[in-house]
Amino acid sequence: MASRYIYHPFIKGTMPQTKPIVSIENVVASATVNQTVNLNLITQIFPDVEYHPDQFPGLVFRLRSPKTATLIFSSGKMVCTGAKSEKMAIQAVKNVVQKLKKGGIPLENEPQIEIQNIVASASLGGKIHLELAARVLPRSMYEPEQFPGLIHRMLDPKTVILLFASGKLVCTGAKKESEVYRAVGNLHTLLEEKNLMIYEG
Amino acid sequence: RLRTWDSRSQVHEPVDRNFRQAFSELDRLKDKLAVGDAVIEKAAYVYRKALEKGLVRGRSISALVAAALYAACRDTETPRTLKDIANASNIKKKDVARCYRLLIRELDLKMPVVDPVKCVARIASKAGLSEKTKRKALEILKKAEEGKISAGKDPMGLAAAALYVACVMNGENKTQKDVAEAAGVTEVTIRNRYKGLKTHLKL
DNA sequence: GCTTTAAAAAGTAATTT
DNA sequence: AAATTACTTTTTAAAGC
Repeated sequence: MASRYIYHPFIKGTMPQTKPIVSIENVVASATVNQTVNLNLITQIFPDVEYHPDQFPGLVFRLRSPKTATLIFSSGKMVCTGAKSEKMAIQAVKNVVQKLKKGGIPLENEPQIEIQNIVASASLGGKIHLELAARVLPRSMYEPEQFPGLIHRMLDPKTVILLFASGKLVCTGAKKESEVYRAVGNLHTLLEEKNLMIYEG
Repeated sequence: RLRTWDSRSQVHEPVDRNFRQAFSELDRLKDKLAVGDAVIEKAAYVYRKALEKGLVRGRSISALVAAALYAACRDTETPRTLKDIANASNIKKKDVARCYRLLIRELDLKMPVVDPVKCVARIASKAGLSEKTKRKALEILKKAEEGKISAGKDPMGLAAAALYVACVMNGENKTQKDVAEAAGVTEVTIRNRYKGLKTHLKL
């Protein structure tokens, strides 16, 4: 759990019954160095990379810090996964490009980086009545035979939230950390409004 | 009964050709799964809506028909599992499930959650359990549902565990494996659900 | 559609001890 | 029967089949 954030919804003096605890778990970023790259040359210089072109066209370049896996394509485009924050994802891509340069890979441009997806986990302070939630929440699906969580598609911010009976959840699809907090706050408010939360302890 | 749809399909549009294939597939599944006409009609209705929405484009007609049939079973509370539909249609359970979720999402369908109570009858008949045991399992299940232990759990696993507990109470010589096989779950799942029933319901 | 990468949630499952 | 490992769901980009 890299970046931990405690949500404070009591802006107008209304104390909520619980404060969601949110953790950013994974950030996916795409990048490009705007030039082609010789993947076979990278394989020679960095023996630990994974490259199986018959299986997947991307080369896997792993960093120990920040602990990430970056897919590098011959087009010069990349995908970085595993970072715990937007900042770490951006730093990871810069570190990869720097290592390639120091290893002798001729790269002239700085990478252009875009955050594509953020996955976060959170805990609302109480249990959830999933069966009832499945009936009253719009754009939600609850199929316990297929998956134990309720799948809710939020329109604003456009995210998908997997909600569990324990009150824990997974939020995915956000492109900014702020959207994660807004999504979790929205759902928490909605669940309380519709009396779908069960506060015991 | 499918003849009315067939005659409608006489007009040679690409859509009708798709319909004919879907309907013949449905007719074939009807016998294999022994479901009633009402279920087939609902499945056909769902499939037509999917076709109108263009959900079949680039997808297997058979997989979508299977998913529509599963949706119809769920909607009519007809006890057929995803595995039943997958076996009858020769389509991977994972693919039927994926198409089913697509139908729910895109057609805004609201399905009732599978009731473990309805699973009891199927498991009991397959395992050859007595009426007394079945009734006891139902009692156990009702207490479990009241105790909110069911959320997120596989209804089949819950029903199987309740039946196993009922067997022990009634002295019926059935092993966890017997009940597990009849329910299509593993013994480990029955054991895990049993733990929950034991602690939360003080059985 | 699929392939690969990361990550969490909770359940089910297949192996191993 | 406990432990481990592994798979189910969701998201997202990349290039190619």
